[in-house]
Amino acid sequence: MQVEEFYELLESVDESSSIDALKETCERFCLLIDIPYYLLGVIGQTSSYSPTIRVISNYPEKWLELYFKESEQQNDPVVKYIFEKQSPIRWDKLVEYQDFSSSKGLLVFEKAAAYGLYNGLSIPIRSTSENIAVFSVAIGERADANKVLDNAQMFCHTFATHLFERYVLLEISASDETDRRELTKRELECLFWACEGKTAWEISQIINVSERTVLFHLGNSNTKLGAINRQHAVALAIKKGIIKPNI
Amino acid sequence: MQVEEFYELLESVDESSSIDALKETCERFCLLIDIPYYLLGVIGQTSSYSPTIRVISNYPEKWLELYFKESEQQNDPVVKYIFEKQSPIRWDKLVEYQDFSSSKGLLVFEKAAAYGLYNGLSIPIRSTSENIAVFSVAIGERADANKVLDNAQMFCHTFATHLFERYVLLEISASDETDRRELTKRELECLFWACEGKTAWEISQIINVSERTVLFHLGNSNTKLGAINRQHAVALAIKKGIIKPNI
DNA sequence: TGCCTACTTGTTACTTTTGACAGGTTTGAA
DNA sequence: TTCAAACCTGTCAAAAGTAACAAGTAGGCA
Repeated sequence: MQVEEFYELLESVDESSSIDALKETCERFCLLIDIPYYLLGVIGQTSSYSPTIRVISNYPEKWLELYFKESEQQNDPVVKYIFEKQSPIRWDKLVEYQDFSSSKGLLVFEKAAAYGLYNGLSIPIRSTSENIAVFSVAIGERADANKVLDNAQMFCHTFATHLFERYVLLEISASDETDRRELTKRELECLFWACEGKTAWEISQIINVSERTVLFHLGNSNTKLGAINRQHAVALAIKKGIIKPNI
Repeated sequence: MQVEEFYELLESVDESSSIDALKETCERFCLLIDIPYYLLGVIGQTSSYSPTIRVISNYPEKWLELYFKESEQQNDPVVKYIFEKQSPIRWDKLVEYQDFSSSKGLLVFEKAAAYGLYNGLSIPIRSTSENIAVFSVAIGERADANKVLDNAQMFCHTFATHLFERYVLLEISASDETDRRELTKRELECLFWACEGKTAWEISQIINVSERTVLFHLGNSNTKLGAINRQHAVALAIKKGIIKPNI
């Protein structure tokens, strides 16, 4: 692929104004790298207990159906990988990386291969939002499969982050933001210290107000974040990237 | 650059057994992409209040000294960017991306340019560990600077994640892990639900033990994580990526 | 000037967490 | 089988957080 073509494509991603437009750009990308299948999976972990999974992809419908019906994500080595690492990985290398002694991981790959997803690349994507994501491309059985994947890897990596950022942006603008109020400066300040384990009284000493005021701000933070108590608010704030290190 | 050369380099990163070896590999990488300067900055945010910053780089010593002495990181547009985005960015484009109306951001770039860092690329790196990082490469003033940077971008992106992963690994093995005990299954379970905002009593109902037992496990979690209370433990657990969504 | 938002502070009653006391059971590896 | 780690449970007192009551101040904007 020409570098110029690629940057054009990135621009096209950055300017897509709908999910459908994004999908089309992904298809174009697939053509350029000579790999038929792509998938972007976005996991929203605002609640870790019931995370949301959104997918845009041109994987064979039947495979996706089967995959989620059988909860293959619980055995999928790719899923395990993206929660631990951040570098792109070729699927066949996951066999080395992980311990498959008693695992159903290999089986997932075998099943996928039966649907034409013989080998692939997966790229973990982490963000300051509550989302974690994976971008994968997959290819059928062919002699130069690994070579094609290797050639595509760096492009996929950068394409993936752009795609993800745009996707999240489109998702946000599509949702009704009626209930989404920003935290105020003081609320952020109190929450910051709460994340450091400070008690309300300690925070009051740090920011020089009464303890009651701190409780007031933290109470408002809870409401705005939809948290049921302080520890929940702390968890949500960090997951959403609201709390930033004080560099 | 040839793809083969690049993969060799990646392997070399993955196998480096010391920070010095890593630095050498970075130098080789710089030669290959024809860009003189690189920097990996790793921010440990176990404590958001006093994050640690570690740097490996061949930036001009004087610039680094000045940078930290003057706390330029507080104005640096790159730093702002990496806390919000995940795609690689060319420095000159940050001017468009951010609002510089009243900002000291441009000034940082001007100062850097005076030390030979005329333009560059920066890549945000996020991990499941408590670290967030940035990998930058920089180039002096030359006609084809932007072209060189654009050509290098995808390579830098993938190189950056490998470099980061290896760096963190080396750092961990270098530190004394005397006090680092793993959380047990039950401790993780209790902490998971604590992150969802559940009280000890609620957790006891969920996992079918007495409230006292939950308190016991959470107490042990606090100790192991070095947390001073529950909300601190929750914050640390999420920052360190100990809590994973239940997909 | 009037309005809105953010910020500030107080009390009281109730719930939850923490720390310090102490000890029994289960499970897996040497 | 023995040992260690993990797991489980109890009580009491002090500290901290939550909920619900109420209300004044400061600053920006129309």
